[in-house]
Amino acid sequence: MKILVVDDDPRLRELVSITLERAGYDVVTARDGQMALTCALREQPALIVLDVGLPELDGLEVCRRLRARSDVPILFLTARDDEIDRILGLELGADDYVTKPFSPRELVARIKAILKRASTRGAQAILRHGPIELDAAGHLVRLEGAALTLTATELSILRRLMQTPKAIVSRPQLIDAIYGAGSQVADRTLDSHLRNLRRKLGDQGWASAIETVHGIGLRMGEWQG
Amino acid sequence: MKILVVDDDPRLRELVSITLERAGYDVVTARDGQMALTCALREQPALIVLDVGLPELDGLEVCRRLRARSDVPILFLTARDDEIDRILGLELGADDYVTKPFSPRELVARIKAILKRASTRGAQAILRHGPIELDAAGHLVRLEGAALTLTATELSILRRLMQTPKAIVSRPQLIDAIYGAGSQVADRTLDSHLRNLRRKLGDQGWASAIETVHGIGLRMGEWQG
DNA sequence: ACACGTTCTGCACACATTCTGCACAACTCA
DNA sequence: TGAGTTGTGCAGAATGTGTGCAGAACGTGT
Repeated sequence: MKILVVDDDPRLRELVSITLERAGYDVVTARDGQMALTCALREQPALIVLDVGLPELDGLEVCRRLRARSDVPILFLTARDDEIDRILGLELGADDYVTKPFSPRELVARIKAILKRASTRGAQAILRHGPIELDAAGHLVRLEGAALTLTATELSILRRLMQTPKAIVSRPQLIDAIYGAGSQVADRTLDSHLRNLRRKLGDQGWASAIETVHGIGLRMGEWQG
Repeated sequence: MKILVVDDDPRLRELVSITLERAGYDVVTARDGQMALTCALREQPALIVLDVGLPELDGLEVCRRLRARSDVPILFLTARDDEIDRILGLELGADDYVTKPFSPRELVARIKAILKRASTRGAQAILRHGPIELDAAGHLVRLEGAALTLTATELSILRRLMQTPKAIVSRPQLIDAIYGAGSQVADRTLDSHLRNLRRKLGDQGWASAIETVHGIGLRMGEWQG
Protein backbone atom coordinates (compact mmCIF):
# COMPACT_ATOMS: atom_id res chain seq x y z
CA MET A 1 0.00 0.00 0.00
CA LYS A 2 1.65 3.21 -1.17
CA ILE A 3 1.38 6.53 0.67
CA LEU A 4 2.60 9.90 -0.56
CA VAL A 5 3.86 12.27 2.14
CA VAL A 6 4.09 15.95 1.28
CA ASP A 7 5.82 18.41 3.58
CA ASP A 8 8.44 21.09 3.17
CA ASP A 9 10.10 20.31 6.52
CA PRO A 10 12.64 17.50 5.97
CA ARG A 11 12.55 16.40 9.61
CA LEU A 12 8.80 16.02 9.58
CA ARG A 13 8.94 14.13 6.29
CA GLU A 14 11.44 11.83 7.90
CA LEU A 15 9.37 11.34 11.04
CA VAL A 16 6.21 10.56 9.12
CA SER A 17 7.98 8.32 6.65
CA ILE A 18 9.56 6.20 9.36
CA THR A 19 6.29 5.96 11.25
CA LEU A 20 4.41 4.81 8.21
CA GLU A 21 7.08 2.42 7.03
CA ARG A 22 7.11 0.85 10.46
CA ALA A 23 3.36 0.41 10.10
CA GLY A 24 3.94 -1.50 6.89
CA TYR A 25 3.28 1.08 4.18
CA ASP A 26 5.43 2.02 1.20
CA VAL A 27 6.25 5.70 1.37
CA VAL A 28 7.16 8.22 -1.28
CA THR A 29 7.74 11.87 -0.42
CA ALA A 30 7.46 15.27 -2.03
CA ARG A 31 8.61 18.60 -0.66
CA ASP A 32 6.40 21.07 -2.49
CA GLY A 33 3.03 21.33 -4.15
CA GLN A 34 4.15 21.02 -7.73
CA MET A 35 6.18 17.95 -6.97
CA ALA A 36 3.24 16.52 -5.07
CA LEU A 37 0.92 16.83 -8.05
CA THR A 38 3.36 15.23 -10.45
CA CYS A 39 4.17 12.49 -8.02
CA ALA A 40 0.54 11.77 -7.16
CA LEU A 41 -0.38 11.30 -10.77
CA ARG A 42 2.63 9.14 -11.54
CA GLU A 43 2.75 6.99 -8.42
CA GLN A 44 -1.00 6.56 -7.86
CA PRO A 45 -0.68 6.33 -4.08
CA ALA A 46 -3.49 4.85 -2.02
CA LEU A 47 -3.46 7.89 0.23
CA ILE A 48 -1.77 11.28 0.49
CA VAL A 49 -0.57 12.94 3.68
CA LEU A 50 -0.51 16.60 2.81
CA ASP A 51 0.84 19.55 4.77
CA VAL A 52 -1.40 22.60 4.48
CA GLY A 53 1.36 25.14 4.91
CA LEU A 54 3.46 24.56 1.84
CA PRO A 55 5.31 27.44 0.16
CA GLU A 56 3.97 28.62 -3.22
CA LEU A 57 1.31 26.06 -4.09
CA ASP A 58 -0.23 25.39 -0.70
CA GLY A 59 -1.90 22.18 0.44
CA LEU A 60 -5.42 23.39 -0.16
CA GLU A 61 -4.61 24.34 -3.72
CA VAL A 62 -2.89 21.01 -4.31
CA CYS A 63 -5.99 19.25 -3.00
CA ARG A 64 -8.24 21.29 -5.25
CA ARG A 65 -6.24 20.39 -8.33
CA LEU A 66 -5.91 16.76 -7.39
CA ARG A 67 -9.62 16.40 -6.81
CA ALA A 68 -10.19 17.30 -10.42
CA ARG A 69 -8.36 14.22 -11.50
CA SER A 70 -8.60 11.73 -8.73
CA ASP A 71 -10.52 10.57 -5.70
CA VAL A 72 -7.43 9.59 -3.77
CA PRO A 73 -8.00 10.01 -0.01
CA ILE A 74 -6.20 12.98 1.51
CA LEU A 75 -5.15 13.47 5.12
CA PHE A 76 -4.15 17.03 5.94
CA LEU A 77 -1.46 18.03 8.40
CA THR A 78 -2.12 21.43 9.95
CA ALA A 79 0.09 23.51 12.18
CA ARG A 80 -2.36 26.13 13.31
CA ASP A 81 -5.94 26.08 14.48
CA ASP A 82 -7.03 28.67 12.00
CA GLU A 83 -6.03 26.40 9.15
CA ILE A 84 -8.69 23.98 10.31
CA ASP A 85 -11.43 26.42 9.50
CA ARG A 86 -10.11 26.79 6.01
CA ILE A 87 -9.98 23.07 5.43
CA LEU A 88 -13.49 22.57 6.69
CA GLY A 89 -14.83 25.77 5.18
CA LEU A 90 -13.86 24.95 1.66
CA GLU A 91 -15.53 21.90 0.35
CA LEU A 92 -12.37 20.23 -0.72
CA GLY A 93 -13.22 16.67 0.00
CA ALA A 94 -10.47 16.24 2.54
CA ASP A 95 -10.94 12.93 4.27
CA ASP A 96 -9.47 13.95 7.59
CA TYR A 97 -6.84 16.13 9.17
CA VAL A 98 -4.36 15.91 12.02
CA THR A 99 -3.00 18.87 13.95
CA LYS A 100 0.68 19.23 14.71
CA PRO A 101 2.08 18.10 16.97
CA PHE A 102 0.54 14.67 16.64
CA SER A 103 1.41 11.29 18.02
CA PRO A 104 2.64 8.73 15.48
CA ARG A 105 0.06 6.37 16.85
CA GLU A 106 -2.80 8.71 16.10
CA LEU A 107 -1.50 9.35 12.61
CA VAL A 108 -1.44 5.66 11.84
CA ALA A 109 -4.86 5.12 13.38
CA ARG A 110 -6.39 7.82 11.23
CA ILE A 111 -4.74 6.54 8.11
CA LYS A 112 -6.06 3.06 8.78
CA ALA A 113 -9.52 4.47 9.30
CA ILE A 114 -9.46 6.40 6.04
CA LEU A 115 -8.17 3.47 4.05
CA LYS A 116 -10.80 1.25 5.53
CA ARG A 117 -13.54 3.66 4.56
CA ALA A 118 -12.03 4.07 1.13
CA SER A 119 -11.82 0.37 0.52
CA THR A 120 -15.47 -0.21 1.27
CA ARG A 121 -16.48 2.82 -0.75
CA GLY A 122 -14.13 2.02 -3.59
CA ALA A 123 -15.30 -1.54 -4.03
CA GLN A 124 -17.50 -0.14 -6.76
CA ALA A 125 -14.67 1.49 -8.64
CA ILE A 126 -15.87 0.48 -12.06
CA LEU A 127 -18.54 2.66 -13.55
CA ARG A 128 -20.59 1.19 -16.34
CA HIS A 129 -22.98 2.71 -18.80
CA GLY A 130 -24.15 0.55 -21.61
CA PRO A 131 -21.05 -0.55 -23.49
CA ILE A 132 -18.82 1.97 -21.72
CA GLU A 133 -16.76 0.87 -18.76
CA LEU A 134 -14.66 3.23 -16.69
CA ASP A 135 -12.17 1.98 -14.14
CA ALA A 136 -11.37 5.13 -12.21
CA ALA A 137 -8.37 3.70 -10.39
CA GLY A 138 -6.63 2.43 -13.48
CA HIS A 139 -7.57 5.36 -15.71
CA LEU A 140 -8.88 2.74 -18.03
CA VAL A 141 -11.83 3.10 -20.32
CA ARG A 142 -13.28 0.31 -22.37
CA LEU A 143 -15.89 0.53 -25.07
CA GLU A 144 -17.41 -2.78 -25.98
CA GLY A 145 -14.36 -4.30 -24.38
CA ALA A 146 -11.84 -2.43 -26.47
CA ALA A 147 -9.52 -0.10 -24.57
CA LEU A 148 -9.94 3.56 -25.36
CA THR A 149 -7.20 6.17 -25.03
CA LEU A 150 -8.50 9.32 -23.40
CA THR A 151 -6.59 12.37 -22.26
CA ALA A 152 -6.78 13.38 -18.60
CA THR A 153 -9.38 16.05 -19.30
CA GLU A 154 -11.56 13.76 -21.34
CA LEU A 155 -11.42 11.18 -18.58
CA SER A 156 -12.48 13.73 -15.98
CA ILE A 157 -15.47 14.71 -18.05
CA LEU A 158 -16.52 11.15 -18.66
CA ARG A 159 -16.10 10.20 -15.03
CA ARG A 160 -18.18 13.11 -13.79
CA LEU A 161 -20.96 12.28 -16.21
CA MET A 162 -20.90 8.59 -15.41
CA GLN A 163 -20.96 9.25 -11.67
CA THR A 164 -24.55 10.43 -12.00
CA PRO A 165 -26.02 8.54 -14.92
CA LYS A 166 -29.12 10.09 -16.44
CA ALA A 167 -28.83 13.17 -14.23
CA ILE A 168 -28.05 16.39 -16.03
CA VAL A 169 -24.77 18.04 -15.08
CA SER A 170 -24.53 21.76 -15.73
CA ARG A 171 -21.52 23.17 -17.53
CA PRO A 172 -20.26 25.03 -14.43
CA GLN A 173 -20.55 21.82 -12.44
CA LEU A 174 -18.63 19.96 -15.08
CA ILE A 175 -15.93 22.59 -15.19
CA ASP A 176 -15.63 22.41 -11.40
CA ALA A 177 -15.26 18.66 -11.63
CA ILE A 178 -12.46 18.97 -14.16
CA TYR A 179 -10.46 21.89 -12.87
CA GLY A 180 -11.51 22.16 -9.25
CA ALA A 181 -14.04 24.53 -7.78
CA GLY A 182 -13.81 28.18 -8.61
CA SER A 183 -11.80 27.88 -11.78
CA GLN A 184 -12.21 30.14 -14.74
CA VAL A 185 -12.31 28.32 -18.03
CA ALA A 186 -14.14 29.30 -21.16
CA ASP A 187 -17.24 27.37 -22.10
CA ARG A 188 -15.88 26.86 -25.60
CA THR A 189 -12.96 25.01 -24.08
CA LEU A 190 -15.25 22.51 -22.50
CA ASP A 191 -16.92 22.12 -25.87
CA SER A 192 -13.62 21.35 -27.48
CA HIS A 193 -12.92 18.55 -25.05
CA LEU A 194 -16.44 17.27 -25.40
CA ARG A 195 -15.98 17.15 -29.12
CA ASN A 196 -12.80 15.15 -28.79
CA LEU A 197 -14.40 12.82 -26.31
CA ARG A 198 -17.41 12.31 -28.51
CA ARG A 199 -15.21 11.68 -31.49
CA LYS A 200 -13.38 8.94 -29.63
CA LEU A 201 -16.66 7.38 -28.61
CA GLY A 202 -18.09 8.07 -32.03
CA ASP A 203 -15.35 6.17 -33.75
CA GLN A 204 -17.15 3.23 -32.26
CA GLY A 205 -20.59 4.72 -32.86
CA TRP A 206 -21.48 5.72 -29.32
CA ALA A 207 -21.05 9.47 -29.48
CA SER A 208 -24.71 9.91 -28.67
CA ALA A 209 -24.20 8.39 -25.22
CA ILE A 210 -23.33 11.93 -24.12
CA GLU A 211 -26.46 13.98 -24.60
CA THR A 212 -26.73 17.73 -24.67
CA VAL A 213 -29.72 19.21 -22.90
CA HIS A 214 -29.94 22.67 -24.32
CA GLY A 215 -29.70 25.43 -21.73
CA ILE A 216 -29.14 23.04 -18.85
CA GLY A 217 -26.17 20.82 -19.29
CA LEU A 218 -25.05 17.36 -20.30
CA ARG A 219 -25.77 13.83 -19.28
CA MET A 220 -25.22 10.19 -20.00
CA GLY A 221 -28.50 9.40 -21.62
CA GLU A 222 -30.99 6.75 -20.77
CA TRP A 223 -29.40 3.58 -21.92
CA GLN A 224 -31.23 1.82 -24.72
CA GLY A 225 -30.11 -1.78 -24.49
CA MET B 1 -29.65 23.37 17.17
CA LYS B 2 -29.43 21.07 20.17
CA ILE B 3 -26.30 19.18 21.19
CA LEU B 4 -26.01 16.54 23.91
CA VAL B 5 -22.70 16.47 25.77
CA VAL B 6 -21.84 13.32 27.68
CA ASP B 7 -18.87 13.19 30.07
CA ASP B 8 -18.34 12.08 33.63
CA ASP B 9 -15.92 14.89 34.41
CA PRO B 10 -17.94 17.95 35.50
CA ARG B 11 -15.20 20.38 34.55
CA LEU B 12 -15.00 19.05 31.03
CA ARG B 13 -18.77 19.08 30.69
CA GLU B 14 -18.67 22.70 31.74
CA LEU B 15 -15.88 23.59 29.33
CA VAL B 16 -17.55 21.95 26.36
CA SER B 17 -20.95 23.38 27.23
CA ILE B 18 -19.68 26.92 27.42
CA THR B 19 -17.74 26.53 24.20
CA LEU B 20 -20.73 25.24 22.31
CA GLU B 21 -23.16 27.74 23.78
CA ARG B 22 -20.83 30.50 22.77
CA ALA B 23 -20.91 29.04 19.26
CA GLY B 24 -24.68 29.35 19.28
CA TYR B 25 -25.83 25.83 20.10
CA ASP B 26 -28.30 24.72 22.77
CA VAL B 27 -26.58 22.28 25.08
CA VAL B 28 -27.91 19.53 27.30
CA THR B 29 -25.57 17.34 29.34
CA ALA B 30 -25.45 13.85 30.76
CA ARG B 31 -22.87 12.39 33.13
CA ASP B 32 -23.10 8.67 32.41
CA GLY B 33 -24.09 6.25 29.72
CA GLN B 34 -27.52 5.37 30.98
CA MET B 35 -28.47 9.00 31.34
CA ALA B 36 -27.09 9.67 27.89
CA LEU B 37 -29.34 7.08 26.29
CA THR B 38 -32.44 8.35 28.04
CA CYS B 39 -31.60 11.92 27.26
CA ALA B 40 -30.78 11.26 23.62
CA LEU B 41 -34.12 9.64 23.01
CA ARG B 42 -36.07 12.30 24.87
CA GLU B 43 -34.26 15.41 23.62
CA GLN B 44 -33.58 14.33 20.04
CA PRO B 45 -30.34 16.32 19.78
CA ALA B 46 -28.87 17.17 16.39
CA LEU B 47 -25.52 15.79 17.51
CA ILE B 48 -23.96 14.01 20.49
CA VAL B 49 -20.52 14.69 21.92
CA LEU B 50 -19.66 11.46 23.71
CA ASP B 51 -16.76 10.66 26.00
CA VAL B 52 -15.39 7.19 25.41
CA GLY B 53 -14.19 6.62 28.96
CA LEU B 54 -17.43 6.59 30.90
CA PRO B 55 -17.85 4.41 33.98
CA GLU B 56 -20.13 1.37 33.70
CA LEU B 57 -21.76 1.81 30.28
CA ASP B 58 -18.88 3.20 28.24
CA GLY B 59 -19.09 5.46 25.22
CA LEU B 60 -18.67 2.72 22.67
CA GLU B 61 -21.51 0.75 24.18
CA VAL B 62 -23.72 3.84 24.30
CA CYS B 63 -22.98 4.43 20.64
CA ARG B 64 -23.79 0.87 19.76
CA ARG B 65 -27.16 1.02 21.50
CA LEU B 66 -28.02 4.41 20.09
CA ARG B 67 -27.30 3.26 16.58
CA ALA B 68 -30.05 0.71 16.96
CA ARG B 69 -32.57 3.50 17.29
CA SER B 70 -31.14 6.56 15.61
CA ASP B 71 -28.73 7.95 13.05
CA VAL B 72 -27.82 10.96 15.16
CA PRO B 73 -24.23 12.05 14.42
CA ILE B 74 -21.78 11.21 17.18
CA LEU B 75 -18.48 12.91 17.95
CA PHE B 76 -16.26 10.95 20.33
CA LEU B 77 -13.95 12.46 22.90
CA THR B 78 -10.98 10.26 23.69
CA ALA B 79 -8.34 10.65 26.36
CA ARG B 80 -5.82 8.08 25.27
CA ASP B 81 -4.36 7.09 21.96
CA ASP B 82 -5.21 3.47 22.46
CA GLU B 83 -8.88 4.32 22.64
CA ILE B 84 -8.66 5.56 19.08
CA ASP B 85 -7.91 2.08 17.86
CA ARG B 86 -11.01 0.78 19.54
CA ILE B 87 -13.23 3.45 18.06
CA LEU B 88 -11.88 2.83 14.62
CA GLY B 89 -11.68 -0.89 15.02
CA LEU B 90 -15.32 -1.35 15.79
CA GLU B 91 -17.56 -0.22 13.02
CA LEU B 92 -19.69 1.93 15.20
CA GLY B 93 -20.60 4.61 12.78
CA ALA B 94 -18.86 7.32 14.74
CA ASP B 95 -18.78 10.44 12.63
CA ASP B 96 -15.55 11.78 14.03
CA TYR B 97 -13.47 11.93 17.19
CA VAL B 98 -11.34 14.47 19.01
CA THR B 99 -8.47 13.64 21.33
CA LYS B 100 -8.06 15.34 24.68
CA PRO B 101 -6.70 17.84 25.19
CA PHE B 102 -8.39 19.68 22.35
CA SER B 103 -8.81 23.33 21.48
CA PRO B 104 -12.37 24.68 21.71
CA ARG B 105 -11.89 26.01 18.23
CA GLU B 106 -11.17 22.60 16.80
CA LEU B 107 -14.14 21.10 18.58
CA VAL B 108 -16.49 23.65 17.09
CA ALA B 109 -14.96 23.30 13.66
CA ARG B 110 -15.45 19.55 13.69
CA ILE B 111 -19.00 19.84 14.92
CA LYS B 112 -19.82 22.28 12.16
CA ALA B 113 -18.32 19.95 9.61
CA ILE B 114 -20.33 16.98 10.85
CA LEU B 115 -23.58 18.91 10.91
CA LYS B 116 -22.93 20.19 7.43
CA ARG B 117 -22.37 16.69 6.14
CA ALA B 118 -25.48 15.46 7.91
CA SER B 119 -27.65 18.19 6.49
CA THR B 120 -26.65 17.58 2.91
CA ARG B 121 -27.07 13.85 3.35
CA GLY B 122 -30.58 14.27 4.69
CA ALA B 123 -31.86 16.74 2.12
CA GLN B 124 -34.58 14.84 0.33
CA ALA B 125 -34.57 16.51 -3.03
CA ILE B 126 -36.99 14.29 -4.88
CA LEU B 127 -40.55 15.51 -5.26
CA ARG B 128 -43.23 13.04 -6.22
CA HIS B 129 -46.75 13.42 -7.49
CA GLY B 130 -48.51 10.39 -8.79
CA PRO B 131 -46.40 9.06 -11.65
CA ILE B 132 -44.27 12.21 -11.81
CA GLU B 133 -40.90 12.34 -10.06
CA LEU B 134 -38.73 15.43 -9.95
CA ASP B 135 -35.11 15.43 -8.82
CA ALA B 136 -34.16 19.09 -8.75
CA ALA B 137 -30.44 18.51 -8.26
CA GLY B 138 -30.08 16.42 -11.38
CA HIS B 139 -32.65 18.29 -13.44
CA LEU B 140 -34.18 14.92 -13.77
CA VAL B 141 -37.87 14.35 -14.32
CA ARG B 142 -39.42 10.96 -14.67
CA LEU B 143 -42.90 10.09 -15.76
CA GLU B 144 -43.84 6.54 -15.03
CA GLY B 145 -40.13 5.90 -14.81
CA ALA B 146 -39.25 7.28 -18.22
CA ALA B 147 -36.92 10.28 -18.27
CA LEU B 148 -38.47 13.46 -19.57
CA THR B 149 -36.49 16.32 -21.08
CA LEU B 150 -37.75 19.68 -19.88
CA THR B 151 -36.31 23.11 -20.53
CA ALA B 152 -35.18 25.21 -17.59
CA THR B 153 -38.37 27.24 -17.55
CA GLU B 154 -40.61 24.22 -17.75
CA LEU B 155 -38.74 22.64 -14.88
CA SER B 156 -39.16 25.75 -12.74
CA ILE B 157 -42.88 25.72 -13.31
CA LEU B 158 -43.23 22.06 -12.53
CA ARG B 159 -41.09 22.33 -9.43
CA ARG B 160 -43.09 25.24 -8.06
CA LEU B 161 -46.34 23.40 -8.61
CA MET B 162 -45.05 20.19 -7.10
CA GLN B 163 -43.70 21.96 -4.05
CA THR B 164 -47.25 22.58 -2.91
CA PRO B 165 -49.28 19.69 -4.29
CA LYS B 166 -53.00 20.31 -4.50
CA ALA B 167 -52.56 23.95 -3.45
CA ILE B 168 -53.47 26.59 -6.01
CA VAL B 169 -50.60 28.79 -7.16
CA SER B 170 -51.52 32.15 -8.66
CA ARG B 171 -49.96 33.27 -11.91
CA PRO B 172 -48.00 36.09 -10.28
CA GLN B 173 -46.65 33.60 -7.75
CA LEU B 174 -45.59 31.26 -10.51
CA ILE B 175 -43.90 34.02 -12.43
CA ASP B 176 -42.03 35.04 -9.28
CA ALA B 177 -40.92 31.45 -8.79
CA ILE B 178 -39.57 31.27 -12.32
CA TYR B 179 -38.00 34.66 -12.82
CA GLY B 180 -37.52 35.95 -9.31
CA ALA B 181 -39.76 38.40 -7.49
CA GLY B 182 -40.69 41.61 -9.19
CA SER B 183 -40.13 40.48 -12.73
CA GLN B 184 -42.12 41.76 -15.65
CA VAL B 185 -43.25 38.98 -17.90
CA ALA B 186 -46.41 38.76 -19.88
CA ASP B 187 -49.08 36.34 -18.81
CA ARG B 188 -49.21 34.90 -22.30
CA THR B 189 -45.57 33.91 -21.94
CA LEU B 190 -46.35 31.76 -18.96
CA ASP B 191 -49.15 30.20 -20.96
CA SER B 192 -46.73 29.31 -23.71
CA HIS B 193 -44.48 27.47 -21.32
CA LEU B 194 -47.42 25.80 -19.68
CA ARG B 195 -48.52 24.58 -23.05
CA ASN B 196 -45.12 23.11 -23.81
CA LEU B 197 -44.96 21.50 -20.40
CA ARG B 198 -48.40 20.01 -20.75
CA ARG B 199 -47.55 18.74 -24.19
CA LYS B 200 -44.52 16.90 -22.82
CA LEU B 201 -46.60 15.39 -20.05
CA GLY B 202 -49.44 14.81 -22.48
CA ASP B 203 -47.24 12.76 -24.75
CA GLN B 204 -47.52 10.27 -21.95
CA GLY B 205 -51.16 11.11 -21.24
CA TRP B 206 -50.74 13.09 -18.06
CA ALA B 207 -51.33 16.63 -19.27
CA SER B 208 -54.30 16.90 -16.94
CA ALA B 209 -52.03 16.62 -13.93
CA ILE B 210 -51.67 20.39 -14.16
CA GLU B 211 -55.11 21.85 -13.59
CA THR B 212 -56.28 25.35 -14.35
CA VAL B 213 -58.49 26.95 -11.74
CA HIS B 214 -60.22 29.69 -13.60
CA GLY B 215 -59.54 33.16 -12.24
CA ILE B 216 -57.27 31.90 -9.47
CA GLY B 217 -54.26 30.01 -10.72
CA LEU B 218 -52.87 26.54 -11.31
CA ARG B 219 -52.22 23.43 -9.30
CA MET B 220 -51.15 19.83 -9.39
CA GLY B 221 -54.52 18.16 -9.09
CA GLU B 222 -55.68 15.65 -6.58
CA TRP B 223 -53.99 12.47 -7.54
CA GLN B 224 -56.35 9.70 -8.61
CA GLY B 225 -54.43 6.48 -8.09
C1' DA C 1 19.13 22.30 -23.50
C1' DC C 2 16.52 21.27 -27.53
C1' DA C 3 13.08 19.69 -30.78
C1' DC C 4 9.04 17.08 -31.33
C1' DG C 5 4.41 15.42 -30.66
C1' DT C 6 0.43 15.74 -27.77
C1' DT C 7 -2.91 18.08 -25.22
C1' DC C 8 -5.16 22.21 -23.74
C1' DT C 9 -7.32 26.44 -24.49
C1' DG C 10 -10.28 29.64 -26.60
C1' DC C 11 -11.65 32.71 -30.69
C1' DA C 12 -14.88 33.46 -34.72
C1' DC C 13 -18.57 31.98 -36.76
C1' DA C 14 -22.55 28.94 -38.08
C1' DC C 15 -26.29 26.58 -36.35
C1' DA C 16 -30.00 25.04 -33.04
C1' DT C 17 -33.09 25.54 -29.34
C1' DT C 18 -35.63 28.13 -26.29
C1' DC C 19 -37.95 32.32 -24.77
C1' DT C 20 -41.09 35.79 -25.30
C1' DG C 21 -45.26 37.93 -26.43
C1' DC C 22 -48.71 39.44 -30.03
C1' DA C 23 -53.19 38.55 -32.26
C1' DC C 24 -56.92 36.08 -31.88
C1' DA C 25 -59.82 32.03 -30.66
C1' DA C 26 -61.91 29.45 -27.03
C1' DC C 27 -63.51 29.09 -22.74
C1' DT C 28 -65.75 30.09 -17.92
C1' DC C 29 -68.77 32.11 -14.81
C1' DA C 30 -72.36 35.05 -13.54
C1' DT D 1 -74.79 37.10 -23.36
C1' DG D 2 -70.72 39.60 -22.12
C1' DA D 3 -66.69 40.65 -19.51
C1' DG D 4 -62.83 38.66 -18.03
C1' DT D 5 -59.64 34.74 -18.29
C1' DT D 6 -57.10 31.18 -20.55
C1' DG D 7 -55.26 28.51 -24.69
C1' DT D 8 -53.00 28.42 -29.44
C1' DG D 9 -50.41 29.53 -33.80
C1' DC D 10 -46.78 31.86 -34.96
C1' DA D 11 -42.38 34.43 -35.50
C1' DG D 12 -38.65 37.45 -34.10
C1' DA D 13 -35.29 37.93 -30.24
C1' DA D 14 -32.28 35.97 -27.09
C1' DT D 15 -29.53 32.56 -25.65
C1' DG D 16 -26.91 28.30 -25.90
C1' DT D 17 -24.07 24.87 -28.54
C1' DG D 18 -20.95 22.70 -32.23
C1' DT D 19 -16.93 23.18 -35.38
C1' DG D 20 -12.68 24.71 -37.76
C1' DC D 21 -8.72 26.43 -36.58
C1' DA D 22 -4.36 28.01 -34.32
C1' DG D 23 -1.34 29.37 -30.74
C1' DA D 24 0.14 28.11 -25.92
C1' DA D 25 1.48 24.85 -22.61
C1' DC D 26 3.12 20.53 -21.42
C1' DG D 27 5.62 16.15 -21.46
C1' DT D 28 9.12 13.12 -23.50
C1' DG D 29 13.08 11.50 -25.38
C1' DT D 30 17.54 12.72 -27.34
